[in-house]
Amino acid sequence: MEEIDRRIVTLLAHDGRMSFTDLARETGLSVSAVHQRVRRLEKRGVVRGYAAIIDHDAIGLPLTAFVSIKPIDPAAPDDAPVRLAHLSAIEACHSVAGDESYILKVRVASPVALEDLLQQIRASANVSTRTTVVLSTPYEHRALVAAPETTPGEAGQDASA
Amino acid sequence: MEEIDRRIVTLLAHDGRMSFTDLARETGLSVSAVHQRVRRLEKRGVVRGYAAIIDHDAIGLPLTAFVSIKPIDPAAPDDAPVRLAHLSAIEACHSVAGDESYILKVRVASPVALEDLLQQIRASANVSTRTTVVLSTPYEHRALVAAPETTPGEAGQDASA
DNA sequence: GATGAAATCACTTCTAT
DNA sequence: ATAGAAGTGATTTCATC
Repeated sequence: MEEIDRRIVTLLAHDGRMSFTDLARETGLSVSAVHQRVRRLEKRGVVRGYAAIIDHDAIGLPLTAFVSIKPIDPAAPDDAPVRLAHLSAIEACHSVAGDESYILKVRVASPVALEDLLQQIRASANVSTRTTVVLSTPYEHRALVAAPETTPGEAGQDASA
Repeated sequence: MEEIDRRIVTLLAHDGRMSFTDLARETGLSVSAVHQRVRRLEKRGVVRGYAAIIDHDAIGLPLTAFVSIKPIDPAAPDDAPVRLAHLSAIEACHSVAGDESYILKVRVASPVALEDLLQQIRASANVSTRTTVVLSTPYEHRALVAAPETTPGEAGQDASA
């Protein structure tokens, strides 16, 4: 990907509702040029969608937790993500290396709701769970700066670059 | 929060660029009424912002990991989030209950970049790290349905409700 | 709070370079 | 791939209920 596209992606990651007019101003292109680039980025799947960032306390889901799961029967087919998809409290599901097979990020209304959710997770996917409760979140959803390309020697994750 | 506001929040969580015209159609309100409600939700902090959802593979950050950190000196003041804020590879920082003090979600370009990042985390915050590498992500950023209010007996995290 | 109208501005398409 | 112009449609403000 190229310089201007990376700039567009970064701008939209920070403000998903930024207008094409503003994107044009920020990139030095015309409105129709950025418009075409954004549409192409969407079509290519670089921009996968747009979302409002919600305060979960305000919508009645103040409790966040990470739930690591491990199959009870290691020989059984591993379709946990599909079996858990109906549980809307699960915000994300990552397959991970290590002792456990998946890490789920969940949001619930209360400790009791978490207890109930864990039972549903165990029953739905035939797994054991290990839960880490989030106490507070200093930051989240920080928009990442796109790496120019993997440059040898430069790791590319320091903001001081 | 009330029924129509919850509906607006849910719609914007799924599509952060939805127009006021469409929001009005979906809620049965007039355009100016939803407009006023959205502005109020933004002002109250229920809607904290808007973001494009980016394919990290496409922008050169294909490696995701969870990094749990623990202070080397438990007596030292715990300001890890501030000390780590300059590392732009860190997408989120959660304070957690359990053996470790924080869980970081990080995105990097390569294993070498992760190694480099871990060294910077340890040096910046005087912590030990435990890293869980993400192999794949079945789903992420699933928009959550707002709970009506904490209803006794109803846990409120099942989509079948 | 909600509405409808009016003005402004952005989005989108088309043509041309 | 970019730019500019033109038509359409959305955003925003305002008067009114």
